Amino acid sequence: MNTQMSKLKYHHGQLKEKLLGAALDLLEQEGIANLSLRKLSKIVGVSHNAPYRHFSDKSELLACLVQIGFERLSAAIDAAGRENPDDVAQYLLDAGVAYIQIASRSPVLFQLMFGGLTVKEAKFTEVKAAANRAYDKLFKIIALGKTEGVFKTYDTTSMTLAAWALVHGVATLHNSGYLNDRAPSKKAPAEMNRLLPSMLLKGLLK
Amino acid sequence: MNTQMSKLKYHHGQLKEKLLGAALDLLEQEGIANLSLRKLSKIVGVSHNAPYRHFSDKSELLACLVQIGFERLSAAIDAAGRENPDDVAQYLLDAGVAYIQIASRSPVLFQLMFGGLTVKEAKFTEVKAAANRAYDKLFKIIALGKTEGVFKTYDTTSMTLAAWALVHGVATLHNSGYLNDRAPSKKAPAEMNRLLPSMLLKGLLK
DNA sequence: ACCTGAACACCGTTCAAGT
DNA sequence: ACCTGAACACCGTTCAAGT
Repeated sequence: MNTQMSKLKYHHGQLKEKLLGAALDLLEQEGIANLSLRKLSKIVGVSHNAPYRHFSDKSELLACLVQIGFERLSAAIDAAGRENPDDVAQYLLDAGVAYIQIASRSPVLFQLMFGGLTVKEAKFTEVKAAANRAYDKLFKIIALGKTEGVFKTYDTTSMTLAAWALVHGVATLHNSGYLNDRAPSKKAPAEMNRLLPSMLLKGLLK
Repeated sequence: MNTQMSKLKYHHGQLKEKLLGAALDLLEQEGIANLSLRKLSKIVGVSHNAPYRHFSDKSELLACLVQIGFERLSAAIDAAGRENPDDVAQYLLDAGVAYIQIASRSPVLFQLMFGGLTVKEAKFTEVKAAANRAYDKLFKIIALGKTEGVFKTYDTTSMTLAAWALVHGVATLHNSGYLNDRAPSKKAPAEMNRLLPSMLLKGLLK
């Protein structure tokens, strides 16, 4: 009659993006165990089989989510760099707090990112590259602090891994509820997010 | 005829323990996504429905596994205490290394322990108590180091959480492969397990 | 008490068939 | 090219029925 779309739309062209968006939502709402391709298909309004046109596998869709997660992480660390551009120690702390915040904003995605997802070969290199880009941002902050003479002269990789491990641990304990249970009542969890990394920082500073 | 067991054994009485043991094995072999009650039942040799006599739910079986994991963690920290009984700083490092080793011995179980498993109310308090017992062991080491005048006088809970977070992070990065990829080639991963915690330790020592 | 088979609603995945 | 329904082997869970 008028401009209404045909009832049978065989090509809507945005299926992949729509599926990933719906997956990011459903993941946080229902947990990783209850994320199914069939539910996603229903939400997006296609048959339960349509996703296989864009993902070889459920695990490939999950790998795409993980990649998105690492890209968000990189962006968050970049944003943190603008807060205290002249103080490299504060810069490292800001990046750590940003890491923890990203993790608690999407806890299930964060879990998926480090959950031993056995990604297939093709996607694996892509996902690992995204993870490496986030790692490199931390690495560069440490390297900067060393050339400025603010940080100790330990092996940069080891220092970066220690910093990563600490904020990762804080994020995980935060998300699994063990930190909130334990945090001294007067200190808000947000305060712990900066205090705990600062304890490691003391060991890294000259 | 002779002493052979009856073909229909309705009461074999060890079903719960057998299921948990088989679950611990299957979990590491096939990953968390492929652990099913039906497979466990087949392995143990009962009908797919028998587990419901001992577990209200699949999630209750998983909660039992998590509890076992925390008990192993406590035992490992205890064992670490016997290595350097007179040096509290080494004691803390030994406990940290033990934590990382336990995690890498049963990576999937470790993941399950911190994987946001939504445990039902009844089991929840039991699981949390087991987690608290492991936490308390770390707490006591920190407290000891403070009374001995070896550690700084920060809030003990915060120091304990920082130590927990760091070793937890190292364990997770280890298990997800990000640490092994990054570790300086000359340093064995086992060396990183002690080096990284020692960097935090520097920030905690007086 | 403990175990069983049948049944239900849900999965992931494949495939021949439609436009 | 893109989408569909039917079909398969697997799940968790429930329930009436067996000893």
